[in-house]
Amino acid sequence: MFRLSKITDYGIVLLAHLAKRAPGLGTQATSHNARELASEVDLPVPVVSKILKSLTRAGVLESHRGAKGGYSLARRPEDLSVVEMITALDGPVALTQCNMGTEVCEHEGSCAVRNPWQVINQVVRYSLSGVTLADLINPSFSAQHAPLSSLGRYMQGEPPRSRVS
Amino acid sequence: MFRLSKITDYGIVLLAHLAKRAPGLGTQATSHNARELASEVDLPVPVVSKILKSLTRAGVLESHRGAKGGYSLARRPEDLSVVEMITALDGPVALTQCNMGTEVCEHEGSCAVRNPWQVINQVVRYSLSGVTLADLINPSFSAQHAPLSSLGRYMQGEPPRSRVS
DNA sequence: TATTTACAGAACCAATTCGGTCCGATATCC
DNA sequence: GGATATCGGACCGAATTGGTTCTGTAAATA
Repeated sequence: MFRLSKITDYGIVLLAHLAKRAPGLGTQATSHNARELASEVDLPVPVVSKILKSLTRAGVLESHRGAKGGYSLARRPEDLSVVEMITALDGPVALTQCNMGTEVCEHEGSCAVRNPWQVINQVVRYSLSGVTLADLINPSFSAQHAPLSSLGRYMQGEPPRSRVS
Repeated sequence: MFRLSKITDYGIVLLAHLAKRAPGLGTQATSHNARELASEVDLPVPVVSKILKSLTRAGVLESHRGAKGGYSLARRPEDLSVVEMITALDGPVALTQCNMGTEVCEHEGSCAVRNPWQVINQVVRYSLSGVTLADLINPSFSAQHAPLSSLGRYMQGEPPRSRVS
C-alpha cells in the first residue's frame, strides 16, 4: 500500500495540535505532557507517549523530564517540513526498496527502472518538503493550494524553504 | 512505512520490461506469456502471473488466452502514468486513511490536519501522474529531472499529459 | 475433436510488520 | 525523599503481505 502508517498520521495530528496550542518555542513553560496531549487528541496515552518519544529522538520535539515535564516543539512551525515529520516517524521517504540505500537489490541486473524511481522519489520528497507545520495549521492553506507555490520556487532553483540550513 | 509494496515494485519492472521489449501495442504478435516474462525479469512464475492478472483486471494490460497466448500493453507507454500503475497494483494513491473516502475517521472532531493532507495527496498524485511508462524506459530521463516539466504544466493549469482522455 | 498451452479466479499459508501495551530505570520538581 | 513524567526497552495479538497451489476455461493446433 502507498499510504503511510497510523503512527505517522497520529504524529502529525499531535504536532499540529502542539503548534496550535503553544506557538512559542520549547521552554518549560510551553511544554505539555503525554497524558494531557493524549486526552486532547483523543488517543490512548501509551500510543501518544510512544510517538512523542520517537519525535524527540528525531529532534523534532524537545523533552523535559521530571515533575512538570513534557514535550515542546524544538523548532518554529515554519521550519519543520512534512518530509521531516514523516522521516522522523516512518523512516526515510523512499517509494521502492532499491532506494533505501543500505540493502542490495538482488534483481539489480535485470532492473530497468532504478534511476527513474529515484527521480520520482526526489519529486515526492521535494513537494512534501515544501509544506511546513505552519502551513498545516493555517486554515486558509488548503483552499489556496499553497504547496504549489513552493514547487514553483523549487523549479526556479530555490531550495525548499523548510530545509534546515 | 512510506514505501510501496514489492508487488507494485515488481509490477512496474514488468511493465517497463514489456514496454522495452514490445513497443507495439497489444496484438497477439507482441504478447509474451507469464513464464517467459518471469525468467527474463528473474522472479517466480506464480508471482509474475499474479501481478499480470491484476494489471489485466485494471485495464493496463491485455491478455490473450490459449496456446500462444500471453500479455501485452493495452495502451501506448506514453499514455500510461505512474499513478495509474500504482493504483492498479496498490489501490488508490492516498497517504492517510482519512482520505480513503469510504471509512469514517473516529477522530474527525479533533483532527486538525484533514484538509492539508488532501492538498499534499493531490500534489503527490499530480507529480506522479506526470511521469509515464515511456519516461521510465527513457535512459536520458533521470538525468534531466523531467517530471518537473510536467509539474510546471500542471501549475499553469494544464492537466497532466498522461491522463487518459 | 482431442490435446496442449496459457490465462482466470479464488483459496490458502507462512512470515513479516504494525498497532498498541507494559515495565523498570532515570531525571526533575517540591 | 516522595511524587511526577519521560526513556528505552521488551512484548503480544492482529492484520497485512509475499508467495503458492488448485480448479476451471479459452484458444490454437494437429
